[in-house]
Amino acid sequence: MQRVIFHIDMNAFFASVEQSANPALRGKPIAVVGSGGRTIVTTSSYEARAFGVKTGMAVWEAKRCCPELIVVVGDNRKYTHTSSEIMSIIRDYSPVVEVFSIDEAWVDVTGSINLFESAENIAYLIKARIKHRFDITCSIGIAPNKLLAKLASDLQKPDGLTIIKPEDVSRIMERMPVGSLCGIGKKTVRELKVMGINTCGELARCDQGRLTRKFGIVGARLKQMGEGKDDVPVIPFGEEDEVKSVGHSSTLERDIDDPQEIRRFLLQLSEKVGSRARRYNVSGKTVAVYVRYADFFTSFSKQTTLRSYINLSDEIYKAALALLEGVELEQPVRLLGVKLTNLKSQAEQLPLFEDDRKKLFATQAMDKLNAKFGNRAVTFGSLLPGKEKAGNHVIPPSWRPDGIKNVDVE
DNA sequence: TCTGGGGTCCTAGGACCC
DNA sequence: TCTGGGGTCCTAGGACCC
Repeated sequence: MQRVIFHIDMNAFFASVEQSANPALRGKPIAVVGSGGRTIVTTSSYEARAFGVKTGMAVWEAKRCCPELIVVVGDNRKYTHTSSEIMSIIRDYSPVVEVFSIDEAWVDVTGSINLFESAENIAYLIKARIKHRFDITCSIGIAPNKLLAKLASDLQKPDGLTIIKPEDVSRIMERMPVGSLCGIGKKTVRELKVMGINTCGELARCDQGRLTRKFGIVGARLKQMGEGKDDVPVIPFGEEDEVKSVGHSSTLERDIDDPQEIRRFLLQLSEKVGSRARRYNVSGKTVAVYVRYADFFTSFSKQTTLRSYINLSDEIYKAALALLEGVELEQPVRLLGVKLTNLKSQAEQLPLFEDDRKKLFATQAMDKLNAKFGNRAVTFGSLLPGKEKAGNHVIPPSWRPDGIKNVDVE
C-alpha cells in the first residue's frame, strides 16, 4: 500500500510567533535568543537571514552581520502554546500525527485523502488555517515516506508546498546532495566525499559491502536512504517509545572553579532533573555528569549505575556529586550537566519505610507548590543564595507541546 | 566574555557469567 | 592444563536531530 506522508515545518517558528504577537517586529530583522549572557540565536526572521544571521550564532556575531537586528528573548510558554494549537489543527486532517519537535510534524494522511479530495487539498487547508489563526507560514512536503517528506519540506521555504511522487523519486535523488537527507550530518558527508560519493544517486549505486565496512550497521541504511527508501511508520501521539533519559545542563554565566559554587550548581541541576523525572513518573538507575571546561573544546562525562532506581533530587545530587568529586578538574568549568538514564516507569507504590514515605510526601508537596507558583518557589535551602548565578535558559527547539513528552515550560 | 540545551542511537572495550 | 565463544551489563565518547 502506497503511503502518503506529510512533513510540516513551521517557517522561522519562534521569530514568526514574536512577529505575529508584536506588529512592531513585522518586516524587521529579528533574532530570538536565550536569556543568559552567553546565549545564541535560536531562530531568526527571514529579514535577518537575508543579512546572514544564522541559528547558532553568538549574539554579538549576529549583530555584526546585521547592526539593526532586533534581539528578542524567547518566551517558551508562548511557543509551546502556539505549537500545541497548531498540532491540534493538523489532527483535524488525520489522527496519525507525529510531533517531531516544537515546530515540525509528520502526518500520515493515507487514510484521510478521500475525505478531503486530495493530499494537496489537505495541505492547502492546513496552511490556510495556520496562516489565518497565527499569521505563520509553513512549508509542507508530501511524499511516499518520512525521509522524502522531510526532504521535500526543505526544498521550498518559506511557505512552500513540494510534492515528491513515487515515480519521480529516482530522478530527484540522482543529483540531490547526500547532506540534504535527515540523518546524514557533516561528518558523514565528509566521509562519503572521501569515498567519492556526493549525491544520493551515487550513494544508491554504491556497493553495499563497501558502505557496511565503513559505517557498520548504519551503512546498510545509507544505501536505502540514497535510494529514497524508508519504511519507518509515523508514530502518533501516545504510541511513542518511553522516554529514555532526563537531563539538564547549563552554561554558567561565567566560568567557575570554586567547589562550593560548583556543588550549588550541581544541586540546582539535580533538582531540575529530579522534578522532571517525577513529573514523567520515571526513576532511573544511572546518573551521569557532564563537564565542559572554560576552553570550550575540552569536556568529559562520568556516569555510575546504582543498585536501585531513584528520582529524588537529593539522591540524584548525591550520586552526581560523588562522580564529580572523583575527578580532579583541570580547568574552570563552563558548562555542567546532570542526566538520569536507565529509566523505568514507576509503579504507583509507596515506599516500605516510614522515613522514605515522609520524604516522598514532602517532595510531592514541593513539586505541587512549584507547579502552582513557578519553579523554585519552594526549593532546597542551599539553592537560595546565589541562585541568580543559574545558567541561561535558552529555549531548546526540542521542547514539545502540551501532552507530549519532554514538555518543560518554565 | 565567542560558540545553547533537549534528546536518541551507535561503538568499542572491559568485566563477568555460562 | 588448554582454548573458546556467546550474552549481558557497564562506561566513555561521538554523530546526529531539533
